[in-house]
Amino acid sequence: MLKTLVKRSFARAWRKLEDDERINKRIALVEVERSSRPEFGDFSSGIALAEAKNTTLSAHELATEFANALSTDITAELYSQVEIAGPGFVNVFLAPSLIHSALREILEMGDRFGYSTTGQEKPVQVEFVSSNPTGPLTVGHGRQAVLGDVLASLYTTLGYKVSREYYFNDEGHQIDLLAQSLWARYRQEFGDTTSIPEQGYQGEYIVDIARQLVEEPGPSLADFDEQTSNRFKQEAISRISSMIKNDLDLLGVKFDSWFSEQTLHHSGEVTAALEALKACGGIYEREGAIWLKTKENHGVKDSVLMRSDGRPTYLMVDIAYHINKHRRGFVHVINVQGADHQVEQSCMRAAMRILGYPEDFLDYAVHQFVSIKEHEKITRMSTRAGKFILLNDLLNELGRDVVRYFMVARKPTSHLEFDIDLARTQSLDNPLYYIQYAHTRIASIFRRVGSPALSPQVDLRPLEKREELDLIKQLDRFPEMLQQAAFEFSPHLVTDYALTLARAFHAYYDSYRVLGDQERLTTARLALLRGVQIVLHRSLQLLGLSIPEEM
RNA sequence: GCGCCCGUAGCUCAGUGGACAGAGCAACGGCCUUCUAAGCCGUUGGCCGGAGGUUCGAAUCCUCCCGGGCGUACCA
Repeated sequence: MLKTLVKRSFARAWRKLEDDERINKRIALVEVERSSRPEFGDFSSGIALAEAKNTTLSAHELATEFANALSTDITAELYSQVEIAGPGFVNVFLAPSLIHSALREILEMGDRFGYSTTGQEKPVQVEFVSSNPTGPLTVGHGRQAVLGDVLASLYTTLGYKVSREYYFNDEGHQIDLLAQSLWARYRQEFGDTTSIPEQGYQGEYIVDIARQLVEEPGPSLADFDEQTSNRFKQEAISRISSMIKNDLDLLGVKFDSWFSEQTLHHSGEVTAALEALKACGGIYEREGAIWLKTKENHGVKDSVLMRSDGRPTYLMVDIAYHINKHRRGFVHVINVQGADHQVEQSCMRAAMRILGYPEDFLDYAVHQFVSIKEHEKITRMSTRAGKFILLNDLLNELGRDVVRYFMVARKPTSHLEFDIDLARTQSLDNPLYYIQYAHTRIASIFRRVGSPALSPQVDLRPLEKREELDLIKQLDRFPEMLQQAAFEFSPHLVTDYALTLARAFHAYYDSYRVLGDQERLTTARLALLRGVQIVLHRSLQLLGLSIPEEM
């Protein structure tokens, strides 16, 4: 990668300066940035500005010394030019031969370009969606599903062994309410006036399921006794979870494992978790309940683990779940969650600290909510009140690619306003097509010339236009961008990047002909296009979008 | 009240310490006998919510204020 080479060169040059008596002999970390504008070269450093105060030199004088030290790398064919600009920036312009070597590297790597061994095959888990099986997925879950899926792909690319997991809350109060709600709808089908519990589920889908139950088991179940309750629980869970799985399938999200909350209760892991916390001195009793010492472990506030009636809270079970994750050998667990879980997140971190797990074991990729704008009205969603827009409806109307793109193109910490009308009328203007179109244009050229094999040893010297060198520099940035997108939980950087690359390609395509009479030039340009194709392909693949050969 | 997130062009959003603030959409004007015009080129449009502070340098960091969202359950 070019940046690595430049960094090394800058560090070498700075070390030479350290012998200068006017400069304190301190090791400075030489910051190297990609320049913001073409006039400022390819890379620049503001180190002279930052370090001048530690010397007897002015920023400009220090920059001059630094630039002189760098200039030996001009003869080494790293740079074509080294400049001092503004108050004391040092800017370097890369030599074309160096830029060509970056493309050569990409051609050598082929489809493996962007993959790295950073992760050393360490097992990482991404847990996401984990929606209660109490209703179909909404567009909000859709955002989380796409976010988690792309994050998982990014970590895979960086060399981690990634597992996607869905935690199924198939036990507890909400499930009881669900069963009661379904029961009420079922009785209503027979003309009874049974009403839905106050906090119960109002959605249409409950009515649909109730109608199915009219056929089988039929009207026989007239009392809501324990047996009937269990029957309705299982019916509701199994039917709703298959709805969920179907929606995720449509969205192109596949999980490696589905973890049932019930298993934690049945295996005794909840009790064991409580014992473990107790052994570490992390709990206390008050008002008949057992509490977690969250606050003295950097958390927000203490929370109840065991209610005074002896039943565990959701948090207690979730801690047991995380102990289970740890036991399964994951070194890093990333939970994708909505912004409404902040207290839980703080409690869970406290619990991990109490148990003595490494600080970096648990991480949360937090995302803000999705609101839906339709006919100038903004709707917020509530599953219980039956007020929501279904992911399924959105997928049927707009298709997987458009939905995925909308969901991932935004920074997770920003609220996502999903404008339905805009999505309908402008789905054809979606930037997604702009990216895919770039890929098809390249594919079309390769079809025309019969997809020749392009050796990395191909002569790249004919690539001397500014646009060509710029394209290569864009490609070279890909691996850096992937690292940032993964570690900062920011998959939107991938869409941003792909868009910028597509733009540079389209502009180039319109200005220059690839296929021509001069064989050397044509071959070199084909090599460049191969590079762009590889990176666009990888980007679309990471985002889970289709990769069309023609449109 | 307290905690977290957000406030950037008409709209939806990037940019979180660097040099004159970016994109898509919308608006306006050009470009198809040539590798796919789902494209390209150009124009219009912003005292980066406000006020202080730190810094050689602030949309970016700190403090306060204003506006919006989400929390603040012995719910999940």
